[in-house]
Amino acid sequence: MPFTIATWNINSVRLRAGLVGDMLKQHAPDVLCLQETKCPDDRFPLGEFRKLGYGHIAIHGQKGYHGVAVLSRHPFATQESRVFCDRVDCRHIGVTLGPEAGGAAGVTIHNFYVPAGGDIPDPVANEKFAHKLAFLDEMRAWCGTARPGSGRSILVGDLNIAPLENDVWSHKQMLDVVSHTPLECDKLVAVQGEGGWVDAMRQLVPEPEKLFTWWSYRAQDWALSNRGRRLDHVWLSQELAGALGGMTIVRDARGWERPSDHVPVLVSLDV
DNA sequence: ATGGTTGTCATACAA
Repeated sequence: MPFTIATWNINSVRLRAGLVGDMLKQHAPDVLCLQETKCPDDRFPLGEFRKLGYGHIAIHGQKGYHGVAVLSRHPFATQESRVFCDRVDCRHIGVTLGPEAGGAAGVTIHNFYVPAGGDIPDPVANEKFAHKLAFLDEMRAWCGTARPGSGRSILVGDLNIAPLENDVWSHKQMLDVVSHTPLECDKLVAVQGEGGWVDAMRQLVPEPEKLFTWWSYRAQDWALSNRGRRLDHVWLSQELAGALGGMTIVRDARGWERPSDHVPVLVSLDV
């Protein structure tokens, strides 16, 4: 049975609810995980998504910053949000799909928004970078103790790191740029290893092919310069990895009217 | 080496 999961850093869900609707209509994933909703829970535009068939919505938001949400065609059996680094930041929400989800019944989905980490790649000089590294250490510990990568589970989100050489437009020129420094890349790979997670996008499109999911707003012409990064990820547990079908990066979405700087990534499974 | 843009909230700050 086909099951499609999508992840998208939307950079304000209220401003871009229309774009989310367009994406849902065009690509019809079973589940969409959003990051950077920037929206308190009582102001989330539930109605617009319910109309499109996404009647089950788990939200974990706050005013102005961060915020994650899961929109689903299928009911959830459970949902939870984890706290990382003892902060109130809304950076994680996890759901388990109920028995109504057919072949995907019982699958757990973890939706993450990892801290961006500021501009200076030095944890001493830059508290934000220190926070990012601590967050990754805590994610790794959680993968070791809670074993979220055991069973049938998926981890998606804006992890704010492009770990492989061809996850950025220029490996050499990005080595000192936060999102591609060896320190944070190693930590992300360690999280992945600790949990036994499989990088779905790279299973399907191995290096050295370039893969990007984000292009800066600051570029004069994002498509022409194409200085992208792969900051958004879909990881599968070993048990689900065999079900991997296809992958779509909706690059067009970067050119839509008033776009997010991230584009949706969809992964389909045969469950 | 520098500055380039966007969103939120209210004038900086985070990304």
